[in-house]
Amino acid sequence: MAEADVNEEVAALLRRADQRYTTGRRRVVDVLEHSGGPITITQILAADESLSQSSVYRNLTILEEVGAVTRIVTGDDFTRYELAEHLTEHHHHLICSDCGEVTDFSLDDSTESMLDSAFHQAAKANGFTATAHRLDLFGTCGNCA
Amino acid sequence: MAEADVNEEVAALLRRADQRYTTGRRRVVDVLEHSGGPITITQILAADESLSQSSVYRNLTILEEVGAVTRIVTGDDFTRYELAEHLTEHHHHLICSDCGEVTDFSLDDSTESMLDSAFHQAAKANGFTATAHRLDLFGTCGNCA
DNA sequence: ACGCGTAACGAGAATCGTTTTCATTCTCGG
DNA sequence: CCGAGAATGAAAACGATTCTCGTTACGCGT
Repeated sequence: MAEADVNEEVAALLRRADQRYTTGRRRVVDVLEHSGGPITITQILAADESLSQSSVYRNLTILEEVGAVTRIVTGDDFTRYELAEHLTEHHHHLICSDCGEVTDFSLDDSTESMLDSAFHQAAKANGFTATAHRLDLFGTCGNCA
Repeated sequence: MAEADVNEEVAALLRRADQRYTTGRRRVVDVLEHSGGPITITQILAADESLSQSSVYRNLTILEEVGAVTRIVTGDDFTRYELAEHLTEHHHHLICSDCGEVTDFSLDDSTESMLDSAFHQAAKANGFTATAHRLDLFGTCGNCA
């Protein structure tokens, strides 16, 4: 999705929730858009020095509530954030157990659709209403190998 | 796996790492074995009042290091633990976004093997060595619906 | 059996990522 | 242009987890 479209879409999501698309929020979205994968608060603050920690935390929470951003928990001590999937592409994560770095990857369409139906069936069998799934690979990245 | 076998296997894992299978550790394993899914430290402490918080944290860390226990991060504020897969069965998780409860589910073998090969391929394409994967469904459980 | 050295324990203190507070600064409708 | 409600930022509070340290229990050699 083009940058302008992302901004427009995020603005719409915020407006729908009676929230403003302030400068700080736009800056956070910009940082997320230009980093090729989920990043930590620390990385966001480093990428744009004009941001203050508490506002970034608060705004990420709001952006997540309106569906513009997704929170990623990897197992190391830092929560990571990325733009929501409908603003990017459907993808999954390769998580380096060594350095904690997270990078995106995709599966081909046939695998994905097969997964979807398997999930749907499994959820149904457990009286569960599934709204999302998480699919991550753990291992060692090229750098750490 | 039968309870006696689990204890034996855990004992072996600990011995291999020059660790002792103490009463406290066995009690933690027992609690994990009798709860049908990943549980929090709080739940473990509630399930066996003889356990002390600091020791449970420490022992879970050790049990994870020797490969007897797996740490599960769901997104709420609590880390959960379960017995490692080779002590149970290969399975995935249904995570209730509402109450945080986690329950196990399985996919059929053909789906699993297809997933495995897709993962292998995706990891390879990214210069990544995959050692494990995580596959969770988020949604609403029967109780919360 | 008896000690000894070391591992494990338990209660509380410390840590640190995250959340909250609160006074100040923006922003938008009227 | 004003005023009310949002959003901000710095600093304090919070809380799950980890660490500290004195005590207890285990395994092993004698």
